[in-house]
Amino acid sequence: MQKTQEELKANILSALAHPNRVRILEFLKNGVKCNCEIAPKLDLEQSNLSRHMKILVQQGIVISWKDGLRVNYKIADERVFKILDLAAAIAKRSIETQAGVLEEV
Amino acid sequence: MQKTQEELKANILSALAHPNRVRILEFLKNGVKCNCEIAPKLDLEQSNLSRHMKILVQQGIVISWKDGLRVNYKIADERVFKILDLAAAIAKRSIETQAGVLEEV
DNA sequence: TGACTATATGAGCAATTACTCATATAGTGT
DNA sequence: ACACTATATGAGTAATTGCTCATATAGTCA
Repeated sequence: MQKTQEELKANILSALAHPNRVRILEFLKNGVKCNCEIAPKLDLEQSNLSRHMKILVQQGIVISWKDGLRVNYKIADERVFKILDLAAAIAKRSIETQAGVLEEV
Repeated sequence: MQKTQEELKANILSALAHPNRVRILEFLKNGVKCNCEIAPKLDLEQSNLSRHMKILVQQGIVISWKDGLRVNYKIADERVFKILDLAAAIAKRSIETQAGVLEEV
């Protein structure tokens, strides 16, 4: 079934919209990594990490390939970092203008 | 409690990561709108739309103010459109390189 | 072959999300 | 006051998400 443009965008954004996946992507800024390096570094359960990586690969944000026992990952599209930077900027402004904070209590 | 940078980014992205909220934002590109204009245009239930708008306002993506009975909305931070464009570009590439499609069946 | 390492995945669970219906709240205009 | 309009929210529900534990799969090396 055909997906709408809005669904396609929402799917990419959903894949990015988790703190651990944000951390994973930022860690992959350092270059190619395998699960066995990411998991201890970010303190994530092996099976949990495996599922996060699957989401990132399925959305074409990350590329993976086998290297012996390991599966290596690298960023497929550097534009994700622009998205993360913009999200940070929006969050920053939102906090500064108190817009998002009033609900907090 | 203090939120991490990763949580802040993920929260902004979560607010954007829904097809209907993407549609709402794109509709708000046309200028200031109230619920009563958005709901029929996008064919959304009144209560459902109200909750989507709350999410966008809470994250500081949209600003709202009362005008008599109505509540008006406008984009608070135009950078959301950059995010949406980047997400579309990533989705496009992902589809073209078949990276994301192989799982589909 | 067997022991070991790295990753994937089934099952179960708690929490969250998106939605709808019904109702409450708030402002308008008679 | 009353009827009316616009929005918000409580309650209930189905689907999804993120997590963990246990197990399966796949590759390495003695």
